[in-house]
Amino acid sequence: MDKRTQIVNTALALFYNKGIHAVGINEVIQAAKVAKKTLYNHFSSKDELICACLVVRDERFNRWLKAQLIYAKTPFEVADALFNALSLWINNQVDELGNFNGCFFINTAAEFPLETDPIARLCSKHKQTVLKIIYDALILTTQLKESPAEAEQLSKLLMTLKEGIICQARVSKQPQTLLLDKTILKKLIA
Amino acid sequence: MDKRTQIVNTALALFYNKGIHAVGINEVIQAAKVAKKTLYNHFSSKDELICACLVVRDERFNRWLKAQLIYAKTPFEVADALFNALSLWINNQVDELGNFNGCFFINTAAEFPLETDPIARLCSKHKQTVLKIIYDALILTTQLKESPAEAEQLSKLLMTLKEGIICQARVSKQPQTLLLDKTILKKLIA
DNA sequence: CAAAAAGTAGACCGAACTGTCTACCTGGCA
DNA sequence: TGCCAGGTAGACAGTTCGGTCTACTTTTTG
Repeated sequence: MDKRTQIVNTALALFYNKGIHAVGINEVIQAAKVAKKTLYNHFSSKDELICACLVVRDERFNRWLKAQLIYAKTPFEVADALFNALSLWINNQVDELGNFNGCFFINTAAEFPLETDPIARLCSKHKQTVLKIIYDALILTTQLKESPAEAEQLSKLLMTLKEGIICQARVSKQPQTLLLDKTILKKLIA
Repeated sequence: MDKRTQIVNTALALFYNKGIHAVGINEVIQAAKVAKKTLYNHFSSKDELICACLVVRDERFNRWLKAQLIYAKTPFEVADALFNALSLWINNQVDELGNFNGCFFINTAAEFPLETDPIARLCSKHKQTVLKIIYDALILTTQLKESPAEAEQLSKLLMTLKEGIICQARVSKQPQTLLLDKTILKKLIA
């Protein structure tokens, strides 16, 4: 495997599970079985490595999420697919996303509060992208094809629910069943 | 003012705005205008100071939230009051909560991922307390007085929406108008 | 094959961190 | 008046951090 991706994958797993400030460069190179110089050959600083991790996570998460929503034919199915996907993720049944530890971008943003920081910017950008993915899934349904305003409103709502579910699952770690009752979903959408 | 509360207030403001790992003890004592020995007279370690901050923030936030919900007579009014309160907070119109920077407990939990850590425990406990505050407000309404199951379901939903709103407001910092349309609220509750 | 590029191991530097300690000061109270 | 708990200022120790550098080895490539 390419050394660079080897480093990024290792660092991403460590950062995601332990938090970024809690993981030093030395721990990364030890876990990645790589010399320190190799790391600094590929990344000029820890911050740059963090950004690379964010980019990789962003791509991976988006690909996964799109795949979960692609077969939904109605707004209700979009919502249903979304929350089923979240449930799988939270209960550690999605290999490609690793052991659930909340949203990597929310966690990271909490560690880098300065808005102008490139790291914080990537976190913010990720959220916009996810919102667009949900919006796109909704706008592809026959019901909302001609209702961008409605699709926008609903995508925002789903996004808010998603964030809330993830945050709660993160803080109270017990592997929980789906937080959202389907009767509620039906009220919202049907 | 009592030196201890002076230290905690200063530390809380710094931790909340900049993140905990990003703020050193030296910065705290300088901002609090206090000698290092004084700090370590009152707190045996930084972790203990962090816990004290979490406790104070917990009390302060709960008191504020309860006051916001106390006049609501119907479930809809509870929800409405909750989201109005959040809107005020996010737009920095609530002095006692400081400059909005998301949920201090979510942020802090992100910096201390180990579940067994007393710090993480306090974060988790805070979320349970807030959920109970919302539940209590709902159960006091005439509509839900005799429906604990319904009150529980609705409180969870409101909690999820609240967390989602806060997280989104945190990550994309632009001071935003209320994310939740009242028509949606009515669908959910009426 | 030979040169260049990339990787390894780890010593090392300066900075920053938490936490301790000394030496001195101050203000309230017996 | 004299005592003393609690405050101040800051040097200091010990650790850890990010990042650089040297010396050597491996891999790739013209």
